[in-house]
Amino acid sequence: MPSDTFLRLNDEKKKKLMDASFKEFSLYNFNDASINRIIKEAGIPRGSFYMYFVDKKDLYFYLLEQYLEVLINNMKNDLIKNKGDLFKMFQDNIKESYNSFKKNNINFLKKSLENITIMEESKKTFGFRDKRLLRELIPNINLELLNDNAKKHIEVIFAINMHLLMVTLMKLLKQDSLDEEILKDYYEQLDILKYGCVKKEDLC
Amino acid sequence: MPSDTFLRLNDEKKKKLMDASFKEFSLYNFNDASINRIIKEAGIPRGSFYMYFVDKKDLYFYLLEQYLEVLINNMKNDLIKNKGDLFKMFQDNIKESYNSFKKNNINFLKKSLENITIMEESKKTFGFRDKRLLRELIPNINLELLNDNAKKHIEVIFAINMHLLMVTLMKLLKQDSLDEEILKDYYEQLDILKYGCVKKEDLC
DNA sequence: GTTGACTTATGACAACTTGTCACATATAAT
DNA sequence: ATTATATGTGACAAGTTGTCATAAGTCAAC
Repeated sequence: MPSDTFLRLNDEKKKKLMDASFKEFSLYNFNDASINRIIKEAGIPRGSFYMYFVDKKDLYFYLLEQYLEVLINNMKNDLIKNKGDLFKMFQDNIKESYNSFKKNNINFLKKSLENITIMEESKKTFGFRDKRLLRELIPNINLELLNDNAKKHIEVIFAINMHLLMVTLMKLLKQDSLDEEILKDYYEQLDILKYGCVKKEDLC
Repeated sequence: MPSDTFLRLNDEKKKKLMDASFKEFSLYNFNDASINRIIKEAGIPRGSFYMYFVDKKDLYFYLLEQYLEVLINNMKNDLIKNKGDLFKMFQDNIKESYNSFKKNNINFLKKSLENITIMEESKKTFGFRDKRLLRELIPNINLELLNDNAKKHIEVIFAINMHLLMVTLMKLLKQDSLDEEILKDYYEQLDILKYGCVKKEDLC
């Protein structure tokens, strides 16, 4: 989290630093990104940077969180549109996510996807069991459509979808089109999550 | 991949470098690990290191791959024991994985888990759609127990299990015991993957 | 046993990186 | 005006990495 000092900064200065950071993390993945280049680009002295952020990680996750706000809002809207049907939401959501990520700088996502870790921070921000994401979304889910296990482990279902979604988005952005084959694969994977791996005749 | 020069090295020198590397990656996660400390500990000159490995990533994934060999072999044995039943294997496997990781240096796994990324390299080595893992395991799976979607996306099912397994292992290793509650959660999550999220009565 | 071709070893080096800290300056509060 | 608190700043120490010229082995062939 940025310090209060940063948050109190005037918008212009804040924007200059965030723009430079966004550019850096769009050009390099987390490991290769350099605070040096960021402060040089933003025209901010070293000491000031460390006044605002603890380190590179602190800056990166602040940026990522804001970037992913879009994704969360999309999901929320789609959930309401589909009357709480989680899987219809997942299905609808991919195209919208693709488009909104395409509108923004894709490279930031691409570079980020090289580095999504399941370490604490990214679990928080990238929705792997993200409390914030869930808090906003769960009230809009119609839990009656799910069985008990699914209800209990709803956060795991989100984590799995997040994984499938990100891998699919990565493929789509690589192709630079809403390739039907890739989408079909994603829908089939969602069906596995929805209906399981066991044959229907073995169930009933 | 290490160079042929490295592979041609005498066992003692190889071991010295690998031991030092293992120690470093058990103490620090990938980002914080230092080649400097490794070569100092192993008593190997800088130039030589770069003769053997391209960079830190190259070294790390070579180490990780060897470490995870254990996991793959466990899975294979369990699969044969359970006559190709994928989900019975997953269920059996967790305790064995826990024990064999506990026997080895746990810290290496812990530090690695801080850094599992879905970037190309870790997908390869950590079993996220790992070709090598699948090649060895798939012939032993009884595909007749799975529906068409599951058969087609078998690599995704492995990726999902890998995610669930690693998160569970992380919890178990933190507790330092085969905590029944944590295991129960894992089994329930596997049931979601096996039977889906939809209520039984809505299916039949 | 000398030559030459190749492989391997080596550490000084340039070019970075990061976080800190003493000091300077601004802003607000009494 | 004085004090207190919040910000700004860049030189600095202490690290990091990858390269490269040079040295030293190894080994087959003449």
